[in-house]
Amino acid sequence: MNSHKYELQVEDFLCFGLYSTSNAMNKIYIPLLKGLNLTYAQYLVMTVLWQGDALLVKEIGQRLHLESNTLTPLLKRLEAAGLIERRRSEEDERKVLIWLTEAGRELQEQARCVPEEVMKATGLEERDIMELNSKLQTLRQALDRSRQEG
Amino acid sequence: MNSHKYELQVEDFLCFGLYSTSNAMNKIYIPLLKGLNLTYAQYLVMTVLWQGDALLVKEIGQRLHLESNTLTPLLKRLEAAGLIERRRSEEDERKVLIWLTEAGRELQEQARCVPEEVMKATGLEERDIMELNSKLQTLRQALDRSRQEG
DNA sequence: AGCGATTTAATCGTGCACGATTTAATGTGA
DNA sequence: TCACATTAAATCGTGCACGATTAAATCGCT
Repeated sequence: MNSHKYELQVEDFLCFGLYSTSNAMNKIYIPLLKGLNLTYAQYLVMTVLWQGDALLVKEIGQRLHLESNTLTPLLKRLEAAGLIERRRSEEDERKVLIWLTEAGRELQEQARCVPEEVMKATGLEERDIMELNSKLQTLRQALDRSRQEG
Repeated sequence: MNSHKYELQVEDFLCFGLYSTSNAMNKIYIPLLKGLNLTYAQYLVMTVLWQGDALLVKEIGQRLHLESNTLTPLLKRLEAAGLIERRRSEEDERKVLIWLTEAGRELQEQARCVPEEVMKATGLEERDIMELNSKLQTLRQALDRSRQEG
């Protein structure tokens, strides 16, 4: 056993607040998305595509801050589920375009109630959510910048 | 392509702010912990143990909001690395007590500079970090409560 | 034209997180 | 006492995230 003195407690780490709250949020989504047969990451990808499809893997990655090592297998699962199509660009064979299928488009209706359920679970009002989200985005940008420099 | 109208953008989701910022934070830790041969989750477990060891798997889980399905394999890796010992309690054979080894204790010194490096990367001052962390803890509690009820 | 640099996606291996289940030890009530 | 519930940890299968690397197409420059 240590004498605690001035040791930092894990609960005081901002990283831990982020980590544990992000995990908790994920757990909120799991039952909400179960009926749609989507994981949380898949739901984020679908949300991006519902805003506008015919996107490159790289473009989805830029929106979600993910790369092909994460996205390629995830997109293959969405394709296997019949929600998207992956098609090589004909002008540039390096590029893979992601299109929604009709089923993928229809899923948007079923998913419409999800954000409200999540908002209820947070116990926060919209303006508090926006404020917190804004702080998180700023923090993420700082972390990305620091990583780019260092 | 959709006409966007009033569609929610993924960037407006609080869950996405949490998710992407938590991922970004993890990426800050990876190079900092590389020299210690620790992953981020392992570092959290070690931090808990540095505050006081001889903990049950369940007790570590309560601190980190994780369960044995995540912790057991992680603890086995820490044991294989020589940083901890796992010992069955003699009074109650269901329980497994986690002890730091001498190497595990010594690692704390090498890890001492990590929090400051992370703080620099956030670009935030201590009081802003504490304020944000406090909001996140409150949110996590709300999410946990909602999950317990629902 | 041709060759090295760049870009895009895919692949590989590791280690979480999670829900669900199992195993084994202990507790509890008729 | 002895069945049944509860508890603690482990196990199992799935799907991310990540760094690192590879493969193939295209670009750019001479």
